[in-house]
Amino acid sequence: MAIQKPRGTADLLPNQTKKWQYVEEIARMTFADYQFQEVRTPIFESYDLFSRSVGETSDIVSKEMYDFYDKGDRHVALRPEGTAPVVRAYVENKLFGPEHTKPYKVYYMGPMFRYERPKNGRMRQFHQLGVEAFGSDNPATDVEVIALAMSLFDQLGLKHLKLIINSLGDIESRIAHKEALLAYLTPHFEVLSEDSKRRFEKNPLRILDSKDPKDIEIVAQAPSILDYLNEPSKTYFETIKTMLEALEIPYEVDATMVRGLDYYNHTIFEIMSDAPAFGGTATTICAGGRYNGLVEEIGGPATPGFGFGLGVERLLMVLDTENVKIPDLHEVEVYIMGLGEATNIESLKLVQAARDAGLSAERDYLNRKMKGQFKVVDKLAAKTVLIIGEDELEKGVARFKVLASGKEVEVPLAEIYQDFRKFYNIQTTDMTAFNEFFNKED
RNA sequence: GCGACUGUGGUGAAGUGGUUAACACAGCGGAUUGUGGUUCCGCCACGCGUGGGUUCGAUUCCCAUCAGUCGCCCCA
Repeated sequence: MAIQKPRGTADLLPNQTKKWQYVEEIARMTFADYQFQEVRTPIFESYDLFSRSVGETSDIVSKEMYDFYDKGDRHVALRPEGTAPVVRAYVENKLFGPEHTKPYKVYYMGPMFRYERPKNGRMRQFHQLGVEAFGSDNPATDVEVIALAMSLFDQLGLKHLKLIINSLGDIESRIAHKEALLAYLTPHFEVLSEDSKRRFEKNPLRILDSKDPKDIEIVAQAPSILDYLNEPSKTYFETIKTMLEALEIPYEVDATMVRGLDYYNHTIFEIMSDAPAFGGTATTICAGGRYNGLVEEIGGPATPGFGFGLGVERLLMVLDTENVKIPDLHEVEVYIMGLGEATNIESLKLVQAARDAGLSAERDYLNRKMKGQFKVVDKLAAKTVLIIGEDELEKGVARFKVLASGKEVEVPLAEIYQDFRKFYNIQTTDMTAFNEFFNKED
């Protein structure tokens, strides 16, 4: 049996990479508009980086880490998410230093890994685009980053997206809420799902996020985090909402939304799509939030942070179902059709001349007959064909055909070589309007 | 990690415990000796995910394994 790709990975072939490049290009442009710069961190990191930041009890760390021991017996993990590595890089490279303007704003794009059963829209190796902003606890930073995500989707032509926000408050608020939550849940403990019984000990907040019907019933009456926000936290969240309204970005508040990572506090958000590709259920394609305290946790100075991660595979699925047109920037402008062995060298020269002139050009290499070559021309959707057979070769000419109009002219090779670009432009310019204006026939 | 289903040529997809594994599309060659996308003809799986087992004989039955899909869990 031939070797096959590891489970949960994908080969992205040209008809896919075309779309990826388009998305990445638009993302880079948008990030640049918002003054974010790119960072590239290692694909694997120390296991401890994630257990400490994402959280020992989180699902990501407790069951989804793609980790192993290397030959030096180091416990490493393929990164399951992008924020922790960026924070690590921020601390390790002392990007909090005075020479760097604050907020320090970066973006990343690249593969992430989670050891899970592969499914539609869930791979072991998947890809995220993300941004992080360090050093600002102005709510405007939260809102701008959310706006950045929304703007990115907008430029890609996506509709039907839902922005969900919530606040987890600061440490004090969280502790107060946790106490109230435990007090509320204790009498119901026996009825809780097995999963939630475990969460009760380790991370009761996650019970709010349970999908178990019994849990949902119980949780419906549970104390809401929003009722336990202290004054500063409440003010912060109110300001977020006011600012979103100022930008006319529609949102919903979902007090039961908690994110699967431990490092969040204050504002958290998700952007969901209910595109048909996900079988009717809304799926999160972008999620993020504020993580004041994380930089400190990783060993840096107390520094507020805000960021998000966006799943590229899922984004592309939405793009597909919403029929977003991806521009094809790879079209063949000139196809050199050499007929007969004798034209091999001239074809070589012509195709290179076209390329040197900045034209996208292709030719035949298999000595195919005219019919076969025209089939290729169709498949490539080439715009023009330059035909040179043995007769033309002897006369020092070629026949240039514009496929759209079917018009064909005979031209001396010398003219083509002199300025391929100019020749091409003249021959392909649409003169219809011009001719109509002067009431002329072709 | 648990449960269910699936796995035949480049693609889609029939099929049977036993001679040459349908058909369609794509591809290649030709009919039409220099102008395409039409039509016609021909060619194209010593092989039925992989490894074992049952059997006189397995692509077809059984087991394992790998991979895919779906549900649970969780998430991007």
